[in-house]
Amino acid sequence: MRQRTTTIRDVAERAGVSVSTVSHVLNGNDGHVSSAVRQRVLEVVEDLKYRPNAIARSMVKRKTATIGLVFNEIENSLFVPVIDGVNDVLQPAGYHIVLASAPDVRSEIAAIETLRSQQVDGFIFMALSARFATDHLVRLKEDGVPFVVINRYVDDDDIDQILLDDWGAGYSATRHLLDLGHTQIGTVSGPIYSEPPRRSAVERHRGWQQAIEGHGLEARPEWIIVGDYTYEGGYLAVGQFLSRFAAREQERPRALFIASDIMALGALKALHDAGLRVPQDIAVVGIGDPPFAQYTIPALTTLALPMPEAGSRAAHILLDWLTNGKPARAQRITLSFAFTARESCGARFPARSSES
Amino acid sequence: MRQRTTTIRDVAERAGVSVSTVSHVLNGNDGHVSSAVRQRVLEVVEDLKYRPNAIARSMVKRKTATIGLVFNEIENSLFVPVIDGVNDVLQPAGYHIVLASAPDVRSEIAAIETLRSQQVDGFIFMALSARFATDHLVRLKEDGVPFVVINRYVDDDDIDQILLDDWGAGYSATRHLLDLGHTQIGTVSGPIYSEPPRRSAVERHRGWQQAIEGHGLEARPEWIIVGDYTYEGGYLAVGQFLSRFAAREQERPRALFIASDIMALGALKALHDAGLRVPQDIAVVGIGDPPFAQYTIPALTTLALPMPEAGSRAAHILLDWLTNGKPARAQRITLSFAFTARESCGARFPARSSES
DNA sequence: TTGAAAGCGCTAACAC
DNA sequence: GTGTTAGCGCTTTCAA
Repeated sequence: MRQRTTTIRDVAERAGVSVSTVSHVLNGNDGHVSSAVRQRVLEVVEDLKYRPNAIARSMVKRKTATIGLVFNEIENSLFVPVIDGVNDVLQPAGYHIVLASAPDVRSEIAAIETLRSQQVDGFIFMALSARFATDHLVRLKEDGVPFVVINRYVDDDDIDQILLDDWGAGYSATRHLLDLGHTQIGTVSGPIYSEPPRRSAVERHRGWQQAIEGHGLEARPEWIIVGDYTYEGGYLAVGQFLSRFAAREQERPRALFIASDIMALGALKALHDAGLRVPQDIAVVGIGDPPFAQYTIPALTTLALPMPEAGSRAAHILLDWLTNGKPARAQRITLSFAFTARESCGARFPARSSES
Repeated sequence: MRQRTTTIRDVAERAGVSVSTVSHVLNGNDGHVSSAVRQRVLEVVEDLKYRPNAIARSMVKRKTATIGLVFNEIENSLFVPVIDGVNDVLQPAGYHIVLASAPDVRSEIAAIETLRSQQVDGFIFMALSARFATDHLVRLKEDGVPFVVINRYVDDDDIDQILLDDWGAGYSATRHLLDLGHTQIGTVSGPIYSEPPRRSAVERHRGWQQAIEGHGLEARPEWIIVGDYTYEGGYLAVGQFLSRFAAREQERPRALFIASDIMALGALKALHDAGLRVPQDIAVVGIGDPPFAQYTIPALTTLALPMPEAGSRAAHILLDWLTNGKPARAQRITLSFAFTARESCGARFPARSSES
């Protein structure tokens, strides 16, 4: 990168052939190259440590073999498994990943601009916090740019989308509690009233509500604390529940659906600090299943976010598009969350009453 | 990216000027461009939605304004704060980041090759698990390629290195326990015997040992369990301690220096399952300070890894190199860990004996 | 089977 | 001030 780089011309001269011949052997078009020449060229390439300039190649092929990965919360380590999944399929196919973090729509648009000028072959957009503003993505589609979107819910079914079944996760989590015999099921939701709204939060919350109502119970407003997906939010929510029901402990929720495991960890801590036993005094179920979920006290019953799969599915769709052209119709794939029972919900509630 | 792209030539024609004039206004060399023409050009650029081809520009400028970020454990979310730190300084400077994960030396070499052929302007290598094999990095330096290394300990002081004071972290953690009055301090180390060795593990362990010996005590082998930096490793280590000292509980460590908070969380769980109270029965101090450390039960006393700073320091050095040329001498910066006392070590040990 | 030459889209002398 | 032009390093017809 420093001193004068050796070019295909140098190789050609040294090997006593033309540049086009070198190009042919390097690109495997050696159908029409005698193996003697081929041999010679390869030797020289080795000798000179020749490294083809991919930029120059991209210039003429008008492809860069790189895709842009745009996400809006680099602090959220949830995106790590996504990258991982994307990487697993794109790397073997010879693609590179350029990362761009774009915390808001403005910077997302800017990121798209620069990545396009960088000639990336396609995009994957992934939202941890889904927003509804996506006009620029529709325009991007209209420009014919290949891309797929993870967790973004764009209102255009000509755009490939990997979606997460947040509603189902909230519903299943709550059903589990219901099936265990619980009837007083509170919830610490995500930021359901934020602007722009967080779809995951709204959907998980609806899941809770509908499971309860579908069971013939009432989803009481006093059973709801609105959280913010942070550890602290989870911690504080418990405090709010406690003071809200301080005067009538009997009516306090005996089970909690907490919309994220981050908050659930905070809640577990608060419950412990308050001297409440989980699951005996209060059961807890979360969503997310980060690596630590198995080692909380008690271990969290939860539903795992399908992030690696989201990444690899998106990458597959994009790769297909890039290699075989745009498919006739876009896909809209909804991934569901895998339930794992651990300790935080305990067994049947009220505890063993029916068995004893 | 799809249809025939509009080029600088199109803009020039439409504006009735030459390409070089367009180039000048686009690159801010408008010292010698009349503002009337400038205006006109800008309008046309707008009209045509002209997007300069950065590849073509890179081609002639022989710079790409992108740097390669190579790390070897994409699963380890520790690298997130590093990216964040790097991003914070490189993004504003107009640089892009290309990610490459390289789990072993072979793939690291391959990644370097492709990134070089992609003409990245420089590299940052970051190791979560430091290895000692780095010959290829020395060669890279000899090729004049700008790069800086995080947590890699390359034996060449002409290479810029951001290092972490693992020894100091182990030492400080143990000192804290000692200062609290503990004399039976066990440790769950990282993989100190792995091949290749994990420097962080070895150093943190030495820190433990030297703190103890420096205090006039003996670093007894039976106080050591070798872990592996996993949650499960931490969980299992506690079981091993318990059975090792089953017959003589008095001699069992009353405090534990655990070389990573991941393991510490596992250990806390195991301790809880075994009915041992932390910190009353056994104190725990870890290293890492991930976001959850504040919400473990009990909250972890630990030392924070300086990852964001490592990232931004590395980026600054690289940026300086890229803009002002290689500095006369390389830097070797050692970052220390910030101590945070929380609940897992409790107060003076033996508990309040001297005060009562 | 091999080579010559025309670009890919842009920048930067250099000329006018 | 503005335009002409020679490449940057490579691929790819097309001819030989």
